[in-house]
Amino acid sequence: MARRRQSVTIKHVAADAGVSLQTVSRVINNEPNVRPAMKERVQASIDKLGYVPSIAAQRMSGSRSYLILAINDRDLTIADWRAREGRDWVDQMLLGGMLTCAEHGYRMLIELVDTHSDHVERELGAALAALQPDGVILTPPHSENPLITGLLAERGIPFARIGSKQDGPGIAMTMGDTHNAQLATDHLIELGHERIGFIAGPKEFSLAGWRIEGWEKTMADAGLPTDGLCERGDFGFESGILAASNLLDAAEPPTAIIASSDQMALATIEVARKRGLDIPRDLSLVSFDNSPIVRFTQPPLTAVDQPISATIARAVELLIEARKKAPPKEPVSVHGELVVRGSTAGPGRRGDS
Amino acid sequence: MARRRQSVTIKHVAADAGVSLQTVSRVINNEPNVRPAMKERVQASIDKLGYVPSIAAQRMSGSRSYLILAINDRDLTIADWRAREGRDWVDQMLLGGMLTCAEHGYRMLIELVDTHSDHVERELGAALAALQPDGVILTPPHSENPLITGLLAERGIPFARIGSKQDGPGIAMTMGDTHNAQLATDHLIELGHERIGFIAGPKEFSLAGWRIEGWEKTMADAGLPTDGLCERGDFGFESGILAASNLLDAAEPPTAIIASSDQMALATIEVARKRGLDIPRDLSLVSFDNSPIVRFTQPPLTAVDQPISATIARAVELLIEARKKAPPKEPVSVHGELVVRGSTAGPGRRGDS
DNA sequence: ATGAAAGCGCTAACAC
DNA sequence: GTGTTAGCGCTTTCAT
Repeated sequence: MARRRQSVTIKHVAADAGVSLQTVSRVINNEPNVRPAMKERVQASIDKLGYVPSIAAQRMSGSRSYLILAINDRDLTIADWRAREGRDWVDQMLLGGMLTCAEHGYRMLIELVDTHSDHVERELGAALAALQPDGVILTPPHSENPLITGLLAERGIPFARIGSKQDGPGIAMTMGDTHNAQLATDHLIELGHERIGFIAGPKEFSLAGWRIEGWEKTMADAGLPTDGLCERGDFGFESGILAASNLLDAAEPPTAIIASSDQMALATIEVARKRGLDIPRDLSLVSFDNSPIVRFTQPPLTAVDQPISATIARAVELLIEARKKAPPKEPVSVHGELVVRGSTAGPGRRGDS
Repeated sequence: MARRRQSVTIKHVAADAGVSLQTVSRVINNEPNVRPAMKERVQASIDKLGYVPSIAAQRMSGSRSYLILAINDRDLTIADWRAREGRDWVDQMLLGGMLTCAEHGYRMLIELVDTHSDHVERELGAALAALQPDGVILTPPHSENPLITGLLAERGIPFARIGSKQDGPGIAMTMGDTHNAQLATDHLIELGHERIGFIAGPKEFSLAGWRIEGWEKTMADAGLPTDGLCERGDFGFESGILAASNLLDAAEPPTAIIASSDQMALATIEVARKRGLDIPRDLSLVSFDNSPIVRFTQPPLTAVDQPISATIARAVELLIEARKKAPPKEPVSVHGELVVRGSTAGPGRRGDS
């Protein structure tokens, strides 16, 4: 294998334009102190030769690596991929992240890290040392892992914490969970529901709590009860079966349920079906995530669309900006939307779809 | 922002172990000519200091970049991500690619390239110059684009062509399309079907033709007819409607249909439903891809599982090996499997599920 | 506003 | 077997 060198380097451009390396470098990096005429001449050579800087060399000389690293939980991610149940969290991350990176000449790279292991620091440290990314995006459940955030802070690498409002280093970002839960609750209230149950996520996820808050607040504002109408699940199907059963077994069961994940919504459909409850006639249902499967259920689910793509896109922008200006200290929130489909209707109504 | 340098470099290790840089380098790269005792001592220092080589520096000094670049079609990929219809092609690529890369200390990076544009070469050339990957994975429809394969060959970068059997530079790889189509056809023949229709993909995709071959051969071997039983689609839903309609409008319509994509299978379900044909009683249906949605249809579809993950994993291995030994000249094939679900049964039978 | 020199962390080539 | 030297392509000082 021929030793592969850069085919056209900054030297070639400098020679072609008849200037020093430094001037070419200045043009590439859009730095000041280059006369327009000069800049144009250099740019012409760059275009002519098809020159593209080597990010390895740029990184070596102490500047940027043009790499943004997104850290996902290894086990959860691999489980999703293997299960092939249509969870497109990673795809949405790529959609927002890759395209935004590309706009700025960056690339996004995904790294799987095992949160539970005791060598998180070694794993992450190795990735940081090897790649030297200019920014890191942490997704739950990594976002609030102090071993991880501490390491990043210590190394001075800008990072975003998706799904975290905590104080501390890094940019806290949320997908508007409280707001999104309000949207769902409002929708049901407007349809005439008064007893609205909520299937929450596990305590380990901060965002699970924020969603409860949104629901509770909206219910309280409307003068509606929430007592005994909230059950916890773990986002998975089985836990949804239990939670939905508990809610529907109550003396005064809800006429509508908001589930904090698509899997728990699927479970609720199953529980309703077993009890002969028609959705949406006897029970309205709203789910969170809006992953692909919700359109293939009977009926298709009204769902909160978590703005994964938009949030990651924003994270990338903030991380790239972090080189120049201080990142926001307050949590950054990107709101989701409610997508209305056939699983919600007024109490006792058939639904329109 | 503090200028970020490598925290612990090869120098620190060399100093700690009391040896030269070169010896450390030899240990890192598992090269010969290092006495076991020496190697152990150096390794101890590496572990102690938590040293991890910088891939930028490794790349700079003319060795590997430890990067594998997977090239996907920009428009198709973004369309899939935005549509959120559960196509998990990219996820399966990541599953096979990232994990295999990780095993060898490599990373996989996805790059979206626009095939149709006239600046493919510039786009790809820029990515190659910037990242200098050690290997490239081409997916359809890039795999047989001579502009792309030519550029890669010219630069001497090892690459794999997924979904291509053509001669020429690079490693040709298939996902066993012919074999997979035979599996599907055999399954239907065993159930007792004699008129088996085939909805093929577009001519631009070589693999569409291979699938037809598999079906035709199996039918011929069984002494069954294929005349008038093959329609072309473009893998999309609308084309599937047309193709399925044509097949079912025939004087002697098939009792079973094999669709070359999940979307075309979905379309076939729709056409059957409109004509009051029950699946699988009146019509058996097999689809290709086995993407997540096929489990959510009524009934769930018997489908050919295209071994995306395994194929990409194999590609990564071959590319990494390419540094040392010559890659295979013959096409490499990874076979898929048939996943039997509720959409296939004997002619006139209800099916067991 | 431009150029020259030094060095980033690592490995190939050669010396010993 | 091990150490030394040079240099990869680029950006950072620092001069001019």
